[in-house]
Amino acid sequence: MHVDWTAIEEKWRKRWQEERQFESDPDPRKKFFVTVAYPYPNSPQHIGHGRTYTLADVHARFMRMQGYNVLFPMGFHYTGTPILGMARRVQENDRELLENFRTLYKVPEDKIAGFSEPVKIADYFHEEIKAGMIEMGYSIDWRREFTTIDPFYNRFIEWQFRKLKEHGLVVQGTHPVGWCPRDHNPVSQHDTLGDVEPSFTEYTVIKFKYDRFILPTATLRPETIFGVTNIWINPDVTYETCMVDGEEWIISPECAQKLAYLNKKVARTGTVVGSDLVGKTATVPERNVEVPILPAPFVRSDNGTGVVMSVPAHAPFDYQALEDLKKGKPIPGLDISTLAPISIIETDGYGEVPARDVIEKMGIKSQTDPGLEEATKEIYSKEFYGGRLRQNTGRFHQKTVAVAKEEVKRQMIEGGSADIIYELNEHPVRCRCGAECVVKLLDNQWFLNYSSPEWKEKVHSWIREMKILPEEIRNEFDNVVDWLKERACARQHGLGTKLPWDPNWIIESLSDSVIYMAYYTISKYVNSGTISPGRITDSFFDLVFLDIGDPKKVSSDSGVPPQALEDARKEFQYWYPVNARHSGRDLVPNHLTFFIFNHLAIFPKKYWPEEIVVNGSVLMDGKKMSKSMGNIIPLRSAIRTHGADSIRLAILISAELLQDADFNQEAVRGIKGKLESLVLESSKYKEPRPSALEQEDRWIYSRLQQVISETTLAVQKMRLREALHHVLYEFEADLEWHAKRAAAKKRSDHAGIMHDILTARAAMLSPFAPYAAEEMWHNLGNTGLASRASWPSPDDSKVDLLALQSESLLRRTLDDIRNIVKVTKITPKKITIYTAAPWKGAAYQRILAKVTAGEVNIGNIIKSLISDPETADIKKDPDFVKKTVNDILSDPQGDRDSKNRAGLVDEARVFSEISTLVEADYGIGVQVFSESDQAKYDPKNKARTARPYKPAILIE
RNA sequence: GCGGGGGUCGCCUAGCCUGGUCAACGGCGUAAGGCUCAGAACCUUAUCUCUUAGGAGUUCGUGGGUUCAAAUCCCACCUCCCGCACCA
Repeated sequence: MHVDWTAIEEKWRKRWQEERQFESDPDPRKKFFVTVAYPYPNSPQHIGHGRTYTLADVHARFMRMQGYNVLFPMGFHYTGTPILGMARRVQENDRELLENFRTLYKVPEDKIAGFSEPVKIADYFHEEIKAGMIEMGYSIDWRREFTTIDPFYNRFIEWQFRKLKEHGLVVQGTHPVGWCPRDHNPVSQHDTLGDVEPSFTEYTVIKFKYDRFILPTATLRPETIFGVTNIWINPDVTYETCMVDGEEWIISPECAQKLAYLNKKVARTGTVVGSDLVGKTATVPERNVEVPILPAPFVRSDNGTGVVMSVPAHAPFDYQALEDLKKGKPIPGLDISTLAPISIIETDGYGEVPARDVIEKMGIKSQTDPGLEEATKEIYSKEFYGGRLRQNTGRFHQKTVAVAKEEVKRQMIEGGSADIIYELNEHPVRCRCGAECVVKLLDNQWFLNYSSPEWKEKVHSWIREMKILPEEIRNEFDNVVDWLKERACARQHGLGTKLPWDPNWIIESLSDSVIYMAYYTISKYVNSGTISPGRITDSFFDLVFLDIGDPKKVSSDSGVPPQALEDARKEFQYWYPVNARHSGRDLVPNHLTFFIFNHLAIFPKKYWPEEIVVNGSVLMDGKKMSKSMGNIIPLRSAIRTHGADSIRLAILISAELLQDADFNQEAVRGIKGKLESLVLESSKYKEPRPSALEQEDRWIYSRLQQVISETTLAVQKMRLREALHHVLYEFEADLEWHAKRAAAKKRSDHAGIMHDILTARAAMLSPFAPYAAEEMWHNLGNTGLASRASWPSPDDSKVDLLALQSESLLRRTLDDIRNIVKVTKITPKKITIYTAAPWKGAAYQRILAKVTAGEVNIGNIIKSLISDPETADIKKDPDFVKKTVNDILSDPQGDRDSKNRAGLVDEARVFSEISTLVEADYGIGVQVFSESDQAKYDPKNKARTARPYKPAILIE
């Protein structure tokens, strides 16, 4: 029979919607407020996005069934630059992007036409994503939906920022950034062609004096100034002379460009060809000595300043170049033969001139040898970590290189003989727009001061108290907090809210998305038009969120009617704080941590977030999803092929929270089949259950209670994979056993029992597979909605410990019979079972008590048993004790307890039911004797090996 | 470099926090059987080694330790993966 999932989904979705099942308003019940990081609508969502939302939805649905008033809202994050970039690429007719829209995202042509406007892109994918969420069955209260460019939201973010500023948490600073000169915007890895990280390194520029000019050399090793023997200059480059902040520098043309971005005032005054400088001398700062300027074709004009200082003792390049120069043709008017390396650093394992040592060791013969790179690295790291400065460095004598480097740099900068420039580590780096990136010193940028020690400490202490799932991620939060520094919170382009006190800046997307959960509590009133953004002032937010201010005054100032103001306040106070926030683990080092930081800064403690739940990502057939692999499956098309529930389960069941979930067709098909069989099965059983319960019935009810409590516990810990296993698979084996027992007895009265059990299973399945659960619920003839049913709670009165022990004894005995048959390969003609003699039962109880009390020493146990006449028979069979102790130890803790509590089962009675089962398997009956039965049939003398819960078996 | 997480029976994975339920869940693969004209799907059984009595032996990256008992706790080592900022 076929199950039409599309029809089922539509039917129940419609019902949920019509009955407004998931629209939540404050009421007297306890509330539960669950949120997920809202999506950025620049593409349709795919299977991977579905994971976090599905987890949150399961959480919401579970809590709802537990009796909480649950709010699960959703918004859309329009803030940011990627959509802006997309719009521009549309304007430029970017073929690849347009192709993606058409074939990958299936955007209708008339929509694409509007995509030159960024908001149109966001609006389109917003609706697309929303439709997918509805189809997935997420129990979202859509009345509270908003986007981050809504005017009211803007007012809210402005309030947030003014608050942060009041608390002194917004600071201004000047920092170097990777920069696109065309976009006038910072660039990061995502903004570059080929996703190159525009990383850069700080160089110290050392100012050598030449005539009236400054010859600046860029270096990573300012401390080697003491070992400089000469200057290298490229004779073929035409240098520029420029006024740089009042000094006249000789630099390469490229360097002049770079300096301009580093906020230097640069004015060109002329040019000078490199070869004209060769043979002249320059003064070394700090040392006040003259060194010659020598030609070096390896000096690149696009690197640093185009002028290089030479430290042959510690820089292999310099050493080799000098050697080569000495061997080459003489430079007129200059004797370089006496130019010797000046050693200034002492390092274990190296001689006077480490550069020479390495060059000789590596067999390097000329300055074009690529091995020089390697040699430089070696020296740099060995000297940096192990080197100390020599006496000829004056007051830096004995200092380690690591320390001296910083001190020399600082001292020289303070003395005006050095400066700082930044150089991209690899260039060129190109922006997505095609322009070549530079390093820019960005002035007076706004930062959130996440370095503040007090703020950090406050966050640390709250992290210690919060619920964080899974637990192992808590540590990571602490590390992120420690590591976090100031973070730029505004940029110059993109969608978003303007910085209230400086409208040239737009608040950056990771900073306007940290306390918006509070906004959900009032967005309902904004959407209904009850409150409007027109005259909204900070006092409105102060009153609603912080309970500060006079309602009358706020009402008249903001134009919000008193009642609406009061409603909004009550609504916020009811729902806040956030009880659970769900997100992917990629947001731990940023959003989730900022979320904590900002809540702590702005809200009083009672409104701080209670719990964070973090999940891993989704793989596609074991591989990472990526556009280039073409393995991204859009969520909505997956729903059409597999059905929403199957996708939900496939994502949830393949991994625990933090693991990467693997989505594969195989698994989805399996789950779909499983759900279909459950749905079909649910039409078969009707109430009522039989009045008299057989042992196997009491057993299956007992098992049901256990499954309920195990499942509940698992969901509470968000171990959804485990929970689903209990509901879907683990219990299945029990049901099969029950069916087998019933069939062996030729019973036909247990439909009502199955009805009970399926009803409980439907309820427990409801948070995970809501559509299938509704259908099952309905098929079973239950009233109302499964989504609104109570979550089953375990009923201890239905747990029959003896039934549990008895059934497990039956199963184990059948297993033993099967094992014997298998090993001996005989076809059974006659099966005899012997239960243990009564004294063994008594001994078993004693031993169980001892073991439970922690006594596992066989000798001690035997002694105490012998001393008691009731169990003195143990002398006849000391091995019994050892075997029994092992039996008990190999039982799970819970089983031992239940055996302890239930007392011994009446094995003779239990085995009276085994015949029908053996008959079903082997076509013959079973004879049962007690070991103590004098008249027993026991040709092989087997009976004596019987133990409680381990009968002796004879198969012939 | 800094920080985080792993290495389990052919493969993927559970178990580890809270030591005995562990020869170790589950899935895939493989083999046999069932079903079928055949195949796909599905179902059953098996899948470390040995074993004609329900058993025994050797396993959970490597080496050591704690314990009556270790995949699980402790120490050391080897090794793999991920994140590292003005980006959502």
